[in-house]
Amino acid sequence: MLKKERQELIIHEVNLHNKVLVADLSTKISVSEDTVRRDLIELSDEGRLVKVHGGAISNSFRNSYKHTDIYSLDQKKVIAQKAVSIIEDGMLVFTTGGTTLLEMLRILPQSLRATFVTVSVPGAFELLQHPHVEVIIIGGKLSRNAQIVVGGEAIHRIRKFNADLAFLGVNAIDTQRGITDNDYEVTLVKQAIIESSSHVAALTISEKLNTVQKIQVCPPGGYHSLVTELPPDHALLHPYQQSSTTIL
Amino acid sequence: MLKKERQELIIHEVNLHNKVLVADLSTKISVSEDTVRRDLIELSDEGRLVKVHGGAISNSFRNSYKHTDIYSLDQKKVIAQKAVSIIEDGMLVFTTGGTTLLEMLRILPQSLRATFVTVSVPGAFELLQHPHVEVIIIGGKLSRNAQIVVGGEAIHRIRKFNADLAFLGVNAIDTQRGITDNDYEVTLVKQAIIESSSHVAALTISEKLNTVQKIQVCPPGGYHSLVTELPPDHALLHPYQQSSTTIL
DNA sequence: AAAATTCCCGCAAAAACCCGCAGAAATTGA
DNA sequence: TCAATTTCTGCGGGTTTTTGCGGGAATTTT
Repeated sequence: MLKKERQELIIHEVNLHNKVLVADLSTKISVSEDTVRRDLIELSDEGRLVKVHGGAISNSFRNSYKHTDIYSLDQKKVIAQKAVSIIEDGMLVFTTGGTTLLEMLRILPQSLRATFVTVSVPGAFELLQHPHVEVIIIGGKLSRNAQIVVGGEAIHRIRKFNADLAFLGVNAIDTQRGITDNDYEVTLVKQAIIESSSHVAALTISEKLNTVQKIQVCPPGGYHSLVTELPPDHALLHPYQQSSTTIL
Repeated sequence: MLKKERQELIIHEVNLHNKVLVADLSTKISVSEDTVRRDLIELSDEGRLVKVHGGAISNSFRNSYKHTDIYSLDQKKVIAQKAVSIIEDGMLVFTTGGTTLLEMLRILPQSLRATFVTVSVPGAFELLQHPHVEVIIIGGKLSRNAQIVVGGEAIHRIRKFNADLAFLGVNAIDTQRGITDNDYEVTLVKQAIIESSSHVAALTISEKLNTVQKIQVCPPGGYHSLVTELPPDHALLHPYQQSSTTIL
């Protein structure tokens, strides 16, 4: 087999699988590992792939994830748009923390007149930028990780409210386990918010669909709306379709 | 699995859930915890995430706060230095809002171990950056102007505390009228804080000395320490010298 | 203060890498 | 065609990287 031919095969393989192992290529093309290694070095010098210890990865590999990172902001904006559409003037609205939630709070229309109750410090900060919303923060001990208020006192306060709507930032969601999180204190707060709200909207980017964390926040169907950046009839969302749930 | 591949997976996971645990990653990708730990260290060195005890948190989660320009920053730093010197480990400390206060909170030594109770949203945010302080925020309606919690509920909560020390951001101070402010709700909150603290330290830049606002917060001598950027024996401060007041 | 986690350091084994060499293969030029 | 020359390949052996593990230090939790 020609050297050139072999290298093209390697490129093809890399583009196909995003990564290759020296050992695999060696057996696959029946040449020594050293030869493969030398090919990878050449291809790497030509900038056609990125050599790493043990093999090589495609140029776009880092992009394949980074892609989602860059655009996750846009995704969150789409989610935020949808979420905003279900807020009505005069409502009492609960919000939790989380970057998706923050993004939503940021794009609230300036004209909106509503009362927001939040457990999130950065969330409160964001809400203060809006001239016509009244902001109430729940008091209590702050969780450094989540940057939200937690603890018995906070939960007690939350239960005093009877909100029309709750926006729940979601860490992981699954058709079997429902919404899950990895911080016990946070799950307690979210549960209290769910129980104190007439309508619960779960906000998440689609990547978190079908992922599971340690502790359950609420069972499948424990929320009334599911908001993602995908169109409501997207295949990924079909399993989440229930009579009690609206998919936005 | 390639090392690089594994690290990208970790980055992805961190960006997705804001936080990851070493143990979780270890089982998820079937490598030892040490390997995960080493990956986290490398990624942390590259600045792609922030390593913490037990796992890592995403960069964007920590950087969400932007430093805004603050008027006469240098003077406020001097004040902050002095103020910090009267805090002791284990104290329960009240703080109000105001840019001077914020500046002080920012330069608190990382090693300080104390509990802070605050009515200020940006103050809470700043305090959360300090690893060893417990942060409690008073709940209630937020004042858009002052970015602090106000109202009867908040005041009721404040009175439940018995703090060792209170840092009072000062709007105007005068030898005749004492500390004054122009927002009625805010004065009520500050009064409640004063009454709930054994020692009250008033923080102000010298420009505010000998100025008066509409509503009295407390009479001259109603505070125990006065902290400005001037040396304690400066002529401007002489009129404020009282037996009950320490000038820093 | 005690108990439990988590971290860190050094070690050793396995894997991957690199270097130089020599034979094989391809290329070149008459 | 054939020999000289260049390029390529596989291999031996030494070096580096990576990984898991033991055990003690540091940190967090109870």
